[in-house]
Amino acid sequence: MKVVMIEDDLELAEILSEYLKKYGIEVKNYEDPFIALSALHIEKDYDALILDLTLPGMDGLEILKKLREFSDIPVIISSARSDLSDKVIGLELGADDYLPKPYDPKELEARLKAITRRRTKPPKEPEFRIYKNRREIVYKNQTLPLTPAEYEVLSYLIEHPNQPINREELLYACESLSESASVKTIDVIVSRIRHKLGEDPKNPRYVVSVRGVGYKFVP
Amino acid sequence: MKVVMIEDDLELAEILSEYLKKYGIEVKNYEDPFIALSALHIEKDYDALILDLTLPGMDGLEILKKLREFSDIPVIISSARSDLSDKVIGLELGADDYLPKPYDPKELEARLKAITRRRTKPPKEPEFRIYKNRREIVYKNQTLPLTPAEYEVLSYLIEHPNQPINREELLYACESLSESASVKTIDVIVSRIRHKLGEDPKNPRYVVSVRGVGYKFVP
DNA sequence: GCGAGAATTGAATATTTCTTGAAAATACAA
DNA sequence: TTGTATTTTCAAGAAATATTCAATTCTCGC
Repeated sequence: MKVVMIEDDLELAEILSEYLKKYGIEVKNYEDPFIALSALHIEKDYDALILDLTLPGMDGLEILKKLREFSDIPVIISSARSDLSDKVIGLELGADDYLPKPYDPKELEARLKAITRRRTKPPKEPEFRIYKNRREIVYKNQTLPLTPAEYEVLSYLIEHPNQPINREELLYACESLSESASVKTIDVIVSRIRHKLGEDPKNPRYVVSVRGVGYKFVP
Repeated sequence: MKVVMIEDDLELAEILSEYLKKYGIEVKNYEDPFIALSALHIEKDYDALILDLTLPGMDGLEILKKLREFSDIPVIISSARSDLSDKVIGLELGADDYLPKPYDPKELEARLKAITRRRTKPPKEPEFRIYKNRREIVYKNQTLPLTPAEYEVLSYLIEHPNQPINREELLYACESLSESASVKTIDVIVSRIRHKLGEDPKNPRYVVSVRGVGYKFVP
């Protein structure tokens, strides 16, 4: 993790940097907030900003306002001023957290992790989601435009992950398919599902064929 | 904005609820954390959880751990315990913020907004509005000239958004339709509703047919 | 009972989806 | 490699479903 700090107390900056470094957090401190802003303009891969409000001769809240014009980076305000109004204004201007000085580096570390957690690791969502009541399957946050038979075949496969299902079983399981239909119907339907998933037919990722048996879904 | 609170001090809960209500934040408090958890299981549209750590006879951190097994909802811990270790553990378990008691409701409000800002999208007001007492549906600020059956069918669909409703269910749900009528009646009524909505029948925007099932309303 | 508006039905049309056979591509074993 | 079995894809016909029209029946207030 890489974070920017704007802190004019160089001694404090040093202490914090040292501490955070131990936990794998790399800190780049800027004494001058405007240099920091221009750095943030260029380097976009910082994970958070730690902003001191009590900067000499200028207001940290102004910095925050300017920053928010171009960046959405998470901000933790760190300040010796603990007026309620500062807190409120800071959070309203788009800060994500407020840490009154003095504080234990341990707490800063915990808050940094809490704040960046949401962005670094998108909530563990399965790639496929079946909404039975809607009769929809969502893949990569997009509803797939499936016909009834396609929906039923894919649902059945997803609900039996990693298990090769033979064509007869699929035929039997799907209402939209007449049991008297030939098993080749399944092949065609699977082909169309793959097409809609954007799969590479030579090397499908999700709906793979098991030679001599049928098809299986690999999550 | 809707938030859940787990707080056993009912007096405090009341004060906070009253305050937040003034700013358009609706609070549902649960004294019992396990009831709260099961409520969160079912209702997914809460925007945040305010969690008291000092619950009688149980540890708030345990609750948080359980919650995180199934939900990604933003959590603000509110606690009279201000040990650093509690803070750190709380944030590590997946809380988004930590607010030591006592605090000003104003600060809670600000933090709530800061936390939910990233996730909430600008709420767009619904295009359709049902006035049950007048038996009217307003669409784009215009009252639709609907017959009783049309009104009932469209209402039913709107009240079950995104869910395909089959024709029998619609027939059964609508008073103005005799249950013994043929399901084709529904098709005709839907056709007329679409016409009155100015829909393109080949590609309807709101009342779409789900082949093999029935019709659904997409907001 | 009359009449206007509304629901119902059947039929014609349009559309989508399933099914199938055949051809092309691929995998596998000898 | 060659030959065979299996899978994939294509294209076209068949079947199912949806839409609309027009005609008929029903309902309710007058």
